[in-house]
Amino acid sequence: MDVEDWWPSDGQFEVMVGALLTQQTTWEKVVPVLDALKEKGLMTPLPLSLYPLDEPQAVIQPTGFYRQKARRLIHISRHIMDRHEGNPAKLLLGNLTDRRQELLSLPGVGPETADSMLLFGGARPKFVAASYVLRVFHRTGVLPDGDYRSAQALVETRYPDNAHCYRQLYAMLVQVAKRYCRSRPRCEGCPLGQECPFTGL
DNA sequence: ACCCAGGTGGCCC
DNA sequence: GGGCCACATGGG
Repeated sequence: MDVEDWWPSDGQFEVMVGALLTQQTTWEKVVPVLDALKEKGLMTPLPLSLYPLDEPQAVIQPTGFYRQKARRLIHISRHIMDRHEGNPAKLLLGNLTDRRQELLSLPGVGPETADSMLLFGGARPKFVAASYVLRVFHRTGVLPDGDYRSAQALVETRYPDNAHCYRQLYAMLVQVAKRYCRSRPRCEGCPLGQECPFTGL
């Protein structure tokens, strides 16, 4: 996987949808769902905004948590229709801090999802300090007891305002984590060489 | 049969 | 502010 295009998509709205759907599941399970949504003409805010909030979408099901995810998808679609003239790009444009707060106010959009949308959807300079990132920072001693905020602050302070850097660093860290910092069995032979707070090895 | 996956929100103290 | 727990499905 080339770090340059870690998050492939046909547009900003697709990145937002992908960011929501990939929560607590694998990207491999999200891709077919994104394709199905496109096939049904649902990869755009307008039609999604018209669905009733309580109607779970069958297409979402393979990604898990499908009831909440469907509701959250409709919420963000309505928000874009009501507040951004139906243009997803506008939700990622302008003052970075304000846009991030706006994203965080949406149901189901936490720090990682908001920052993924900003960084990979809008190329905004916000580092995504996902759990994989924290694992590597723990294990390597870069930040032995860091949380999301401190890990993000560390990177953004060291490499200010550099979206390209954040994308590459994120992609690399996730690949390292997937290879070496998963469950106990996979940690055998880890070259990082320190006691792992997650596995105890 | 278990553990895990590119989190978030609600509750409790 | 930190520590649980539900949320749901499919793959290893």
